[in-house]
Amino acid sequence: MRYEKGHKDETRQRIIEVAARQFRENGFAAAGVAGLMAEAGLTNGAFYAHFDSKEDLLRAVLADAYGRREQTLRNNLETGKGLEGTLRDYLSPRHRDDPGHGCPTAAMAAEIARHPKRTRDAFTGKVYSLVELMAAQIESGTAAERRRTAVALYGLMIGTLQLARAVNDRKLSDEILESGIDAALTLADG
Amino acid sequence: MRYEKGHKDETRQRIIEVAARQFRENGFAAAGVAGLMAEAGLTNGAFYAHFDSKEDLLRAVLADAYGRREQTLRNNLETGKGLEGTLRDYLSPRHRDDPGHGCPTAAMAAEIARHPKRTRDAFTGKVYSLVELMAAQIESGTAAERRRTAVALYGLMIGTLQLARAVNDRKLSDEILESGIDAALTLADG
DNA sequence: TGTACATCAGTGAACGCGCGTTCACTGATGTAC
DNA sequence: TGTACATCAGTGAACGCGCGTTCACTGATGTAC
Repeated sequence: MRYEKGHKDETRQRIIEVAARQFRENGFAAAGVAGLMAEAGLTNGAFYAHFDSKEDLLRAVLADAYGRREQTLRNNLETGKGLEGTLRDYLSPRHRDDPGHGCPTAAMAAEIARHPKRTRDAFTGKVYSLVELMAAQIESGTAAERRRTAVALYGLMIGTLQLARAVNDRKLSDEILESGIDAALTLADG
Repeated sequence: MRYEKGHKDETRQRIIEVAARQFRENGFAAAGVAGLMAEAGLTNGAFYAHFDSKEDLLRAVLADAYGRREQTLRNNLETGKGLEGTLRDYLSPRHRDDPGHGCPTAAMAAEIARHPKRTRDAFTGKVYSLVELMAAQIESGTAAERRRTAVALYGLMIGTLQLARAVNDRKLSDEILESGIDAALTLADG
């Protein structure tokens, strides 16, 4: 073989990582296949040796990104880092200012709602998992109450982060993040 | 004149309304100028007699849509309809299922964050107004507390609506809306 | 009153451009005999 | 051991297409003289 074993898998993973960043930073529609491949050090034609279509790549990106996110949440559960730490990380200026490495839901939720069934199915499954993992980190209330709170927290987190990013005023943006953390802690403790 | 007085203003307004619906339904990037003009009953060339650019149209759409939203909130204040009614309308299946006539922030926040300064400036001003109007509808707490709650409610509302729209499972989607209302009422009453 | 010209909302073809996708080809390596 | 062929990740030009924007033109009306 011209290429060592595992080479193709590495290339595929590199394309996924480049795409994950560009999709979150500029949106799915604005990221072109040729641009992704160039950043991955390849030419556009090679793309279709790895993915059936750009939509197929999106599903791979979502699976990869949410898989990582689930792993982080699981680690937080085991190490007892706690929900408050997760919330503060999520609604931090650092996360706001680096969408390329941040939450895919905050970056792409409105866009995903307009995508084909198959992509939305995959997304829906990930929401189920994340809600369960967040519910498991909530300390008070029945299982049903914890689940409801987790769902609301998810909505609060992504909406607040988007608002903080869309607004063009540093002071207002910081205020949005802080108000979000306050509200999230109120919900989580109640 | 070939056209009666006010004709051009009416045409402009018609383009804005068509665009408002298409932008919210399909996103700004996916709505093409030719398609907008066709739906408004005109050909593409006429567009530039009304707007400098597609970006200019977006600003007009945002100004128009948020102006209406502010008016609705002002009416709710005067008639004493109350915050709970506003929240329940916002997080209703009807609003979820009709993005074309719904909240522009939920439909476009992530996209707006990537737009030029001038557009984001206009958006930021509208967020200021809406937060003040919502804060005025909250009954308990100091002015500062009411403002913080209003900001968090805004984030909760748009994030929850987006999640409910992106998810491809009716039962989960309904649960998301209901959890959002519960959480919003908890925050508003606290 | 009649004629020449100005106004202006809208038409529709054309501009250059970048998109997602296809495909004939390259060239280094592995395998068969 | 040497030669012919198979494999396959990647190349890069080309496909048709729709985009935002420009522009010469149309034609109905208003105005000047």
